[in-house]
Amino acid sequence: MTSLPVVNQPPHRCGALLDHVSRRMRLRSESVLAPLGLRPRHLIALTVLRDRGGSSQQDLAKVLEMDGTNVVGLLNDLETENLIERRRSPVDRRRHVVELTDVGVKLLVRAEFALAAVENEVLCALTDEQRETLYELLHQASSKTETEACTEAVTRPLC
Amino acid sequence: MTSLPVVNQPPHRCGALLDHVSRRMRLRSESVLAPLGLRPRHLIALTVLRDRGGSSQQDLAKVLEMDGTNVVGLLNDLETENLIERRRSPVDRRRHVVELTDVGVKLLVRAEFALAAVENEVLCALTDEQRETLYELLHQASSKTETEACTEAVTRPLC
DNA sequence: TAGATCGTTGGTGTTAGACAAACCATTAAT
DNA sequence: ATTAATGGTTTGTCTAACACCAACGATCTA
Repeated sequence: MTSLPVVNQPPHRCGALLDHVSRRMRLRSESVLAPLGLRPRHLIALTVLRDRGGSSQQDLAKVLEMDGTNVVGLLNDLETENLIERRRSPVDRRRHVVELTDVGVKLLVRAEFALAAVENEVLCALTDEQRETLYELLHQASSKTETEACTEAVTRPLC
Repeated sequence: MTSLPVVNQPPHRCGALLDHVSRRMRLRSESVLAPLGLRPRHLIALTVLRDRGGSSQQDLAKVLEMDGTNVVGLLNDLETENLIERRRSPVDRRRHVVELTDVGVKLLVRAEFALAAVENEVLCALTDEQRETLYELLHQASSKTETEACTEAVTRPLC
């Protein structure tokens, strides 16, 4: 009983903190993103799309954990601004393959630069190195879903 | 000018990823938290309160970046469940010093244990060590606010 | 041909949260 | 002592982000 292993320590749950920091970031992001005609959730969608190339809308709904019908609306927003493109998948013409356009890529980069100040403010307690670590952890965490990892169902041929 | 510093690399903005991961976590947390009578934002408030001891409600509003009137409602929820306590500050009887009760602390711990499964699912791509790093980064980031750091205005004597 | 699937539209309902107005108790300024 | 400012509370309105349902057309599969 003298020195229990780390396992029995009070658990360090990130959930609440994640929520908290993310909320602060999102609130401030809104004003920065508005001039670009974007809202936070648009940015998430664009980021995810860049990270995982062309996806069907259904895949996208899974990754974003959003209802399919709402994904349609989100993509409509982005499409009317020419930020994304929906093409019919040649292998299954019911599906739409969603991809960033050049305009979308460029706007995403611009948005990210614009967000530098915000991030600077919200993450001011972290060093540059720590921020990079944070980025990598989040990227890694978001790139693999539980279901995806275990059922490997999402990745079907699109083209 | 040969080797430009890290600054000029394409910026790695965490914002969108933070939002994304946090959203996935929150969605799943809801069902786990519901049996305990908590909602995600309650958990944030409890966590913040534990981290920074007794705060006035105004300070809390600043930290949570929420409107004061909404903080009242949030605290009302928590108070009716005996999770927090509002005491008048002896130095300024207008203020309420908000603190976790023993019940609150215990419920928070229970909630965190209950969230282990959720975190396991959402952060399945991360090792235990990485999760701990993530926790520490988030904790550090959330513990200091820009305004707080620069104006040092928040910390006034409460008791 | 029948049934399932992908995307789309339109609609409803819920929730978080912003914001404003008015109020009381208290403190600070004159 | 009067006045003004502040912390908290209540009530109420408004918006955005969703989830969810029903129905449809196009397409694929059995």
